[in-house]
Amino acid sequence: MSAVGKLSDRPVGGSVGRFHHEVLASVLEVRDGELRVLLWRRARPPFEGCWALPGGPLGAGERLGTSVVRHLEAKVDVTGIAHLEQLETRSDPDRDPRRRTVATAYLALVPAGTDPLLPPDTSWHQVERLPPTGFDHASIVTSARERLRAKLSYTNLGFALAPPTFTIAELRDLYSAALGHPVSATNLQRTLQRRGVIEPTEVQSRPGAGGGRPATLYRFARRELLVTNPFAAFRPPDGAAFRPPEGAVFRPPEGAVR
Amino acid sequence: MSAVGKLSDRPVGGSVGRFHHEVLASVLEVRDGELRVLLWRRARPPFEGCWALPGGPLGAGERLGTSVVRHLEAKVDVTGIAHLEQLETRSDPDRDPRRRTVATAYLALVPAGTDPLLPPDTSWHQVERLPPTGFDHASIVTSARERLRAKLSYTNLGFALAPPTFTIAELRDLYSAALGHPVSATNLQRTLQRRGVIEPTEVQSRPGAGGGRPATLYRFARRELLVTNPFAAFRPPDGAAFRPPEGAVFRPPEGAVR
DNA sequence: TCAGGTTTACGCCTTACGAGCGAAAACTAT
DNA sequence: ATAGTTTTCGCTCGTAAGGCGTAAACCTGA
Repeated sequence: MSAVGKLSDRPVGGSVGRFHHEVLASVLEVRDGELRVLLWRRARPPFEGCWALPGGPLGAGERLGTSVVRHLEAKVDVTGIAHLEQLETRSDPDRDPRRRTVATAYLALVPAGTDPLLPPDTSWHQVERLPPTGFDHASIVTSARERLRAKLSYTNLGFALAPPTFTIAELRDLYSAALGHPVSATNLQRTLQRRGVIEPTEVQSRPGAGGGRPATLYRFARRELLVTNPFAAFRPPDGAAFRPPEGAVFRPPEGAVR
Repeated sequence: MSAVGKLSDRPVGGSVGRFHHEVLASVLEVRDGELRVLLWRRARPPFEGCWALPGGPLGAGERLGTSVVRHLEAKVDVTGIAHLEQLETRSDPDRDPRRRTVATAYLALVPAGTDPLLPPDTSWHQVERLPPTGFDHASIVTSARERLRAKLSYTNLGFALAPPTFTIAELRDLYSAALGHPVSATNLQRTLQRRGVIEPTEVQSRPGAGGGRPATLYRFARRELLVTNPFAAFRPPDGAAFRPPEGAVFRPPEGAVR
């Protein structure tokens, strides 16, 4: 057993430090049948010419969530962000060669079909085939992608990737792109509909050129994160749905979302 | 706090700040049939007499995960921690009345039955009935509890709450305490065993006073976090198991765990 | 030694879900 | 009309989840 010492508010090892703190965002969207992330090209060293995640320093009296939204405003129309959640905080002392910087990464999701105006140095890139990136941003994108994929399977998070209404075929393409493997439209529809995640509307889609039966338009029943747990062994007896962890989900501070 | 270094990435809004950064840990353990959290009693203002989470300032050249382990060493035998994962980072400017402090919270799990020596000002408290707490620590404990409950249902995280071997009845009591509601031993056993999360050993438990059929002792097949996803609609065609998000899971830096 | 109490293990049955397939429906274009 | 396309949905099957009751295995005390 290790030594159990006395405690105090004073630091035990290392000086009382103060740290540069920045926020970063992995903005993900399904475009052209691929899951893509918003990156900007660095014009100056370090990592000149490499691509990086949008973000910037935390403001003096600012909260992290507010800071992400503020920094994203320079890159993208933030009202298009349907979901924003804190991912993780990176603290490797060498992650920024200039100076020690702690970074808190966020996952932001934009519905497919949104095509915001971008600054000239900014563009979308496949998450599976990233260009050369700086810092630890590539691994942050990987984190974001994995978080998205995991949550797609046990939450209703698809609402943040989908437009307000959509056909089942469109939804299949969305999930297929986000998950990175083919999915069955039949199973997807039944699973999501049975869980009450999606519901049909009264409207039908118009067939595209070449015809075909017009598809029913669906929508997500709720546009906020809900965990759909089907296992009675872990479910409360009253059958109440699980709620996502409190602080994990970002609540837009100034009504920016939707 | 004079600015150091070159001014490559100029801040858009607010000054280039540096922030006090601390780590906090919600150490959870099932004791006496209740999910409990390790708290220490503050002897000085602010929140004098209130209870607080263990933790402390981030060291100058230190990573967050390493820092948590270091600070916990003052409170508890860290080799008893079976799972440690980053929860979230809190940044409310008013969360510490003394000065602006950013805090990164961790979730730490200790197997039931572990009874480490504690400093005199430190003790375990029911997460459902917290004593008066300082700062935003109560809501951090809530976050930790919700994260644990959610992950118990779709991962094998129970390994971090359970002793090396256990009977099904003991496991039921563990899950029941952690989830906060009764669970069925029959369903729990079948579900976990079919998923390959737990497996029987050759050994039998000895019946307690009063008799009863001796129970088979079980163990967790893997003692690292795995996501068990049963939904084929979201599963890759090859049936590969999901991996947890990369950065979300803490890897012990100095072989402290296990 | 036996009866009664206690706890675990497990088989049986029902229901729900996952999965695949193919036919029918509903449209377009020729 | 006819051919081609796309969506929808019903049918069927296998497996997982869920609930219940009983047998098995142990204890204690008479």
